Amino acid sequence: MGITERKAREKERRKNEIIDAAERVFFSKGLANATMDDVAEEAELSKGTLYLYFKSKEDLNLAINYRGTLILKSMFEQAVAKQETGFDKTRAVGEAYFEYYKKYPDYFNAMLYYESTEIDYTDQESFAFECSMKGKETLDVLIKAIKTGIQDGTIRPEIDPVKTAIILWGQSTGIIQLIALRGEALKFVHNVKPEEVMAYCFDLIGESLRAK
Amino acid sequence: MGITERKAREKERRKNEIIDAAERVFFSKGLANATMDDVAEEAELSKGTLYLYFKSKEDLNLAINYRGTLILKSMFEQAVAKQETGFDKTRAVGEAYFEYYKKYPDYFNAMLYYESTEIDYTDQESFAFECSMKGKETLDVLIKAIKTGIQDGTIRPEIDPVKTAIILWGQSTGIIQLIALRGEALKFVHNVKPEEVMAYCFDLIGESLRAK
DNA sequence: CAAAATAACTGACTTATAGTTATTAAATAA
DNA sequence: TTATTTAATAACTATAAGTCAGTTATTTTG
Repeated sequence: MGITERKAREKERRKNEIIDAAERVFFSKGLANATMDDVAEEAELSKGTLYLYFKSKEDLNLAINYRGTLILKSMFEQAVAKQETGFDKTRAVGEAYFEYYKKYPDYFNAMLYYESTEIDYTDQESFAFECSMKGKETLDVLIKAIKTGIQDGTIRPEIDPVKTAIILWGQSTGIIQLIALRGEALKFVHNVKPEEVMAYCFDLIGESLRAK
Repeated sequence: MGITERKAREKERRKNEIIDAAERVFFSKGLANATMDDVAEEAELSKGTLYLYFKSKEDLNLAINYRGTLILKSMFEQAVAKQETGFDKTRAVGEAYFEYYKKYPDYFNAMLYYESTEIDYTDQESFAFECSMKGKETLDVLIKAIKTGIQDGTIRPEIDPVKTAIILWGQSTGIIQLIALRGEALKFVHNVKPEEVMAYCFDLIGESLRAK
């Protein structure tokens, strides 16, 4: 049945075209200001059609977020691959996270929305579930890097890899979020540059992990 | 002119009654699901009246957030006062932040909304400005604790107090946010308890600040 | 190939809610 | 007592998410 397969492909393509259009609209106007009618016009489809492919505006935004998560995971994997020691791999993950924010601020923001909203990520029909799965895989890259560091002696042996990975994830998200939203205020009020703060942050974290 | 003063007092009281009602409504249904009609009914006023006291739903939420920020600042100050050394004061601020989240999760969430949304905090007519000022004062408590630690020799002298305070603030917000929103998932997927993760987090941060 | 069936798509409609405004009521000043 | 200012109302407008009955295009079937 070649037709069935072709139709499935076309359906997938249409879905991606809608996500493309939604990215352009959401990223340029901001999620809150963008309407589904805007997306429909950008995709050259009727609004009703959007709802054949996505449950809701939120689900569509989660589809965008999923794309971002894929990119982030691959950036983490590349960063880890480039380093020799577990310590350097771990630090490289942190730096890759900041690079990701600088290169894809819109994806980072979409992710923040997801990080700061309660979502039923157990609903396997929604993109929330896929995002949650991919997020777990991304964290696993970090856990593995820390474990490598303990094995090769570059990270303190007392470190708990899972807890530490969770903490680093939360901390890094928090600090990048602060820089993303209050970066300008930090420059003005406290006279510090975002890049400097980030580098300093990695040094501090390094200090707490490095084997003596 | 006693009447003018009494009127000003009554206006302030009415304003606070509206914030009280909004808290009950926003906290019980969630900001997104709560309507201004709900708040009006809870306050036993018409919706139009709400708009005589607050510019918008967001401004009303910022008024709630402002209350939370006042509480947080005073918890920081109390925490600092209880400790002897600068190091202990600094750690106590972090612990107070987590206590705040546990004691006032709704205020913490209101703050997160504020932390993850771009707001014109320079508009002196809006509550955003007051929140921003109070937030800066709260950060100053932390900066001062770190400076004390450097002076009394309990914190490494190379530490930059301002950058470090900014980093600790961002990191702590991030990790508490992660626990607030994904705490249940962490228990399930990675088998770790929020309290444990937080304690571990403070140990790690301590490791990077403590004088050797 | 023609008719029937299925799938993809449409856009007008419903509903919900933030914010406005013309009007009324109450309090105060003249 | 009357005029004026202030506080509050409720009906209204505007906007946008999501739905659904109907239309068009494609595929299957006899």
